Amino acid sequence: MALSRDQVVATAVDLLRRYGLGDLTMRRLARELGVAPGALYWHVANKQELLVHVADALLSEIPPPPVGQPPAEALAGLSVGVRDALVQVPDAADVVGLAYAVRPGATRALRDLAGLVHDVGVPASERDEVAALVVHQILGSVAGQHNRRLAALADPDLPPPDAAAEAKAFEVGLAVILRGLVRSR
Amino acid sequence: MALSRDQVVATAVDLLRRYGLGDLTMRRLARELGVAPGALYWHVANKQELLVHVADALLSEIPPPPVGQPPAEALAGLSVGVRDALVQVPDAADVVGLAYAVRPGATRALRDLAGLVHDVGVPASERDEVAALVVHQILGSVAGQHNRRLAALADPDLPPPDAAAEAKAFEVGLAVILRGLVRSR
DNA sequence: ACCTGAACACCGTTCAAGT
DNA sequence: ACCTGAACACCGTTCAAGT
Repeated sequence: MALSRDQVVATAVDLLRRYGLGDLTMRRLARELGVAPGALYWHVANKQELLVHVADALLSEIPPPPVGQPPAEALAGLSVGVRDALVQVPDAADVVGLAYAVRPGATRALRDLAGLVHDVGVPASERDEVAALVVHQILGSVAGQHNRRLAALADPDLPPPDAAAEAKAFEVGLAVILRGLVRSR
Repeated sequence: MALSRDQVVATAVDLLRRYGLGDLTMRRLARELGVAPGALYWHVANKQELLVHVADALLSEIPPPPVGQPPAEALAGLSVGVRDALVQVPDAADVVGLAYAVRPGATRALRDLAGLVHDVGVPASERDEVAALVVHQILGSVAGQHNRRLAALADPDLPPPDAAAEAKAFEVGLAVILRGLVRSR
């Protein structure tokens, strides 16, 4: 039966997860799907658009924050959850960064995050900016860990990143942000 | 006379500044220098290494913070200065992000930043983490503005980013970080 | 409506051979 | 020491033509 766009996107996510952005090429994707490269352009305008759909797919798998939790705690928990999900996918920070810049509120996970920033007491005039700060810390941490992993592979003198230490570093930064927010209630 | 590595890097910076990472290819760079593509590999191991040198060149142009300023103020000023410098160069966030992940203290500007984080009273155990947070906010802001610019070019329905508003958003986030630091003195 | 085949204009990298 | 020429194994995208 005919190919669907969902099928194209799902296979793209799979390729990204397994081999990274360097191997997520239109030609490779077509091969994986058993079609000619040109066939993909019936389902997707171009590679950029495909990557936005891939970002949406990655973010849609993140569990929503549990209800009834204090907002600061929920914000921290969701931030860690988003980071945990993305850190497993090579180049996720690049892919999601693109999609976020264009449409910050397009996915539920990032809307939840903005909502919690509101709940924590940030005035409406600064809500988007603070949400962006949290997103930068998440994507920066993910990108940093991934870059260090690549660097260690390329140069055996460099130590590979320690996942626990990276997660800890992320939470230290997040705690600074949360302290900064409390004073603005 | 013979090509030098500095010459190769300087031309690469120029290409990045003028046309972005998409046009900073080894072949294009070789053409610009009037040599065969293979010639570049005498001066540089590969493209990755070239990009690290490019990042160093970009960061080395940033003015150091004036002495005698209160540390929190100097930290804010330097952060804004780094952002201002990078936001003018397409894809600077990607290029610098790579170099920073591998060698956070390799350039003076980023060492100054880490030093000011210390001066502001952050305990030694959290210095690197907080410096990374500030760097994430800088690079995230730069990447976000650039991604929005690209998106607006590709899709005329999207508004182009307003430079002043982007700068303001950055400073709001930075202020949150600084408030979070004050409590940890 | 959906896909193939073939082309166009590119990439990064290697390496024998030249000077 | 430094560079050329030529090759290898790729890219994203387009589009007439087929079913």
